[in-house]
Amino acid sequence: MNIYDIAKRSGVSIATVSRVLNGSPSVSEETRDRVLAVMQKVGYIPNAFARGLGFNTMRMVGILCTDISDIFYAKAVSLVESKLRQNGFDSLLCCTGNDIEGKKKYLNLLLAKHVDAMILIGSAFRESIDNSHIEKAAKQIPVMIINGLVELPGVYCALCDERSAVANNVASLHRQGRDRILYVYDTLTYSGCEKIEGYKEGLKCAGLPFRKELLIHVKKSVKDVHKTVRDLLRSGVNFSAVMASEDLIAIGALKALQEEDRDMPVVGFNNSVLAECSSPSLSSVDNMLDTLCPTAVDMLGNILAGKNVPKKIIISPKLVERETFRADDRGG
Amino acid sequence: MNIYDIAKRSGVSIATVSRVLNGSPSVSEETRDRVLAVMQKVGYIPNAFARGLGFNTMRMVGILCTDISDIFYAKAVSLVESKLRQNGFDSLLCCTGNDIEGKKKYLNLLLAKHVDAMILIGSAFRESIDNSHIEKAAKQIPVMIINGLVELPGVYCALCDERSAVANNVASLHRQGRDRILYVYDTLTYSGCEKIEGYKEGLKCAGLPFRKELLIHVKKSVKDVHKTVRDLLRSGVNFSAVMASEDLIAIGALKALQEEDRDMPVVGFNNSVLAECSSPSLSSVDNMLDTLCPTAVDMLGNILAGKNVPKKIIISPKLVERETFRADDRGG
DNA sequence: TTGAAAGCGGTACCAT
DNA sequence: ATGGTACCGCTTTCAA
Repeated sequence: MNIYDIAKRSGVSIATVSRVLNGSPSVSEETRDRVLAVMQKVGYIPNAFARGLGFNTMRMVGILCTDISDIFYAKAVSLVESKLRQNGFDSLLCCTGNDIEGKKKYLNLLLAKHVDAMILIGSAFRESIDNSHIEKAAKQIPVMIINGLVELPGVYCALCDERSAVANNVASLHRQGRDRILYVYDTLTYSGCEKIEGYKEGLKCAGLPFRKELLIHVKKSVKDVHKTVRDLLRSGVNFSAVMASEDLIAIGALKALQEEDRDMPVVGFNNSVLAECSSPSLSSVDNMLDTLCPTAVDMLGNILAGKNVPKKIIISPKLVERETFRADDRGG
Repeated sequence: MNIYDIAKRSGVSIATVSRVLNGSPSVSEETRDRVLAVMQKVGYIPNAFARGLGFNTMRMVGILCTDISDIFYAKAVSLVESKLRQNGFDSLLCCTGNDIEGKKKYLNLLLAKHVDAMILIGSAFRESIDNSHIEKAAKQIPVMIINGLVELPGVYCALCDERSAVANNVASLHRQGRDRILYVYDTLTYSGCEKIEGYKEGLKCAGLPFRKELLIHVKKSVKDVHKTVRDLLRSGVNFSAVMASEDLIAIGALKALQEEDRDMPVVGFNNSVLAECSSPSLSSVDNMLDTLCPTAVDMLGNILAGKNVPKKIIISPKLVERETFRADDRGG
């Protein structure tokens, strides 16, 4: 059932059917009703590929993330998908994995599929050496990065000032007399580095020395972190607070503290369900995906509409206080 | 840059270019190389919409889930997407929400987009009264349901025998002298009902009475469950073990038990990260998404390839034992 | 092995 | 307001 059939059955030309299809005002009400009735009756569905060919768009946006089974990316994708849908775009999901070859492959794949734009979720998409694949993509369609920063033409970024968040937490801990703060992290993505910088910055502002034995790298696994931190405690490394780059990591550390019967503030990051599920419940920095994602999609809409849009927007995170830590901020 | 340009530049007809594009064997090696060289040189990318029109497929399948920010669906989508990709299919993601209107809308949307098939994740897609929208979709393209059951022509199901899992747990608990087992659930989807049936079945087999005050409905929220179970404990309702339809719910219950200083077995469901993050770590039933999802996608591949495929496959779940409960099964 | 030309199902311009 | 028709970029059949 195609436009020719509809035309025949309604006694009009395909041009008119097309007009009805696209809500053109220059069709008499009578004709429109007649055509619509026929469409309705035969259950006509316009061919999306043909329309794609004609319009040169199928109103699809590619969403890339390294791993959607990660609770943080899942939330971001959820928010992005829903907002895209509101704006009339479908979401083509690509889980790229972490290696650069995978990322390149999917970027090209999406370009070949002729998506209208791409949204990269997470700072894992910024490679340390070579971002030419992103540059290449951005030459053809707008590229939006959520929670990551790549400064190239055609690339737009929506991110959260994670560095200050960490620095602020260090300050708060210091004010509470916690001078030896363990920082546990997993990756050195842009975001990962920013947080570490924030940690160092915070120490500096507080007049505390940076001790490299308090900066710990781990694999993102509850068990591994648990073991690492326990070993640290047992080996006598001295610290009086823990900050983590991720809720999952904070929880691993928390378990070690519990096992060794130690009590001290613990702060996680991302404010995921995990924070709420933890016992004691975990205080965690919220990086505001709830506002970041919709904002990013709206920006994208504006870009596609040819409007002028800032290349980078930054919003402030906020600490969600639960049982493991309360800041003492005086009206902060 | 289109097929005509390539044809012109390589001194052949568009038909030959098309053959090269599709790897037809009836092109001389020399011609093929020449054409490929030109394509390479100009960075030619064939237009996906035009190919879609010609082939009548863009090798896309629609993935529907009610909410991808839910950790369980996120994992399923992750597995499905990756396997689809392996089979050369793109994933069009649709998060439908829970109301039936949303689901209908997205089903139609996907049909209009001419996807090759649809994968519905979760039993929330089986409506109690009217599944005509699924029936309609299945008339046009294969519909695969993961962890749900809808028996209609063209609908295929891959699911896990959750009922027995719950029944087995009841049996184990009974053998450990736990006769008053609280069952806490959130939804009455197909899966939700199956679990409750398993609970009742387990009680019956163990010769235990069903007590309606031990079957508790809650909202899926740690806080709510915490409060509900605490109130239960305080009001003197007597039980000596807890089973939940979801890890999150089990964790809420666990928190209540901790608060009231009660110790008893707790069993969750879905074996998510939450189980590992919980303190104490939560024993949980794994519904085997890791095998269910790839299997389902392979089935779909076979269906699309015209092969004969069972309409329903069922696999057995398995209990993952952690701190909150250990089964005593003698070689079960 | 290769090319010409007729689709695929729409869009959009130009007449009327 | 409506119709005729070229065109979007590719696939595929039929001849050569």
